Amino acid sequence: MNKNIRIVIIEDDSVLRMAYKSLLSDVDDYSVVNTYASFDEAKKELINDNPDITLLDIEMPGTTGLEAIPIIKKILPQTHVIILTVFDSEEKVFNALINGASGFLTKNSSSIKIIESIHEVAQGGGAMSMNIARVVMRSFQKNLDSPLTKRETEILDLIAEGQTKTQVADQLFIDLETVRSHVKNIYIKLDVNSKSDAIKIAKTKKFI
Amino acid sequence: MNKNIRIVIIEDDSVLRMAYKSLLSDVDDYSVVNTYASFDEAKKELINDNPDITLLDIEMPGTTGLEAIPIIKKILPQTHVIILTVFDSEEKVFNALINGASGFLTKNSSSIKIIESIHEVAQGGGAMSMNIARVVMRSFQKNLDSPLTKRETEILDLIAEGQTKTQVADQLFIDLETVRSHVKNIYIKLDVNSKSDAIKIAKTKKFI
DNA sequence: AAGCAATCACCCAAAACGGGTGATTTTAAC
DNA sequence: GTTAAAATCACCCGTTTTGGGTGATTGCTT
Repeated sequence: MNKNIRIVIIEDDSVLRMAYKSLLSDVDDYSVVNTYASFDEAKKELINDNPDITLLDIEMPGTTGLEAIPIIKKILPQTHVIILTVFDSEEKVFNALINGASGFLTKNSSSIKIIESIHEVAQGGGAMSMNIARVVMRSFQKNLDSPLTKRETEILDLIAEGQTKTQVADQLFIDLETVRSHVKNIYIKLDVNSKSDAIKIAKTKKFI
Repeated sequence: MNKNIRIVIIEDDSVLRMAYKSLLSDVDDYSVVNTYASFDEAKKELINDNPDITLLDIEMPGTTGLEAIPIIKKILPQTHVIILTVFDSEEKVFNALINGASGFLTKNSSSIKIIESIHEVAQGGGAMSMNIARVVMRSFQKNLDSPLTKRETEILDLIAEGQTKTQVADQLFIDLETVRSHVKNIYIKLDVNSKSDAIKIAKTKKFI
């Protein structure tokens, strides 16, 4: 029985905290080195705990899980953070991912899923429950009923990357006047009259 | 034994095609209504097949899986496409997601994982193998060693969204001159002298 | 034959941009 | 409690970009 994956659990709900602990302690190569009810409590101890995996509740008193991620990654760059959450709002998911979470599980995940996910993450993989995967994938999907033509979409894409019309023209090997002409049509179709509005509308409607 | 999830398999490798077919046909509520060696072959038949799930190989002769996704979604908007692939380059993953794939499995996925994923996707979820999840998550993670300060990052973020300095100033309730000052510092730190270069560098280095 | 997409042209005034140089205040770290 | 870094604002300059109007040509698709 070799325990080589060191796990820390930070979860304010004591029932859940204990449940996770007993679940994971029973796995052969898992070792729950410590559990905490808040990040503020865990903060100073984490360096000694030196976890490979940190299970982190996103809703907590004091420092929230979201705020805690970058701090944890700062003091323990090699640890993998797995977020536990009840809800899965798009904003929270992306903030967690941006801050450096390696996994994202909703609390309705089965015991098996949790154990599996820790293995995957410890091996350098990513873990997402199906709810989260759905949110992430949806965020990528473009609207297939865009009013913009292929060329217009291409041009708006480049503009959304911060390029000027002149740069777009150079990159596409067309005249500046042509780009201007396309942009005018884009503005009419999207009913806007500026770059930023066009980008905003096109992004919210998933045209780009 | 009620077969209610209709599945179509499009995969040019006949061995794999048959393997998937027999694997999935044995599942109680799955019904493999047809299999094809290429999308061009499948194209006209898909309307009659009316699959709930389409398993699609990404590397195929003729129309590639990537090109096929939007066409499939066009003629069968309600079908869920699950991509099968050997490799998992970031570009392919994102193109598939953008085009409307609901799932993404590498071919080393276990039989159980495949069966599970189809269930999840059929229920409206998303499915990703751990390799893919890792790629997706990595793409989100920002560089924690950015030379930019919090405010500078915030401002560059807004500029990258297409806003002008004036709009940024209004939004952050600070003076235009302050924004200009920050932007100047950003340009120095990133060693650039234009919006588009700053955005480009900051994005490739994951500062924003 | 008609319509749409993509291409280029010229006019105009307003807005935004990039660079320089400098100052003050607030915040954070040692 | 000092000191450094971050955030704030100010005014100079000339150049580039932007948005709007109006119109034309070519090619593809239906």
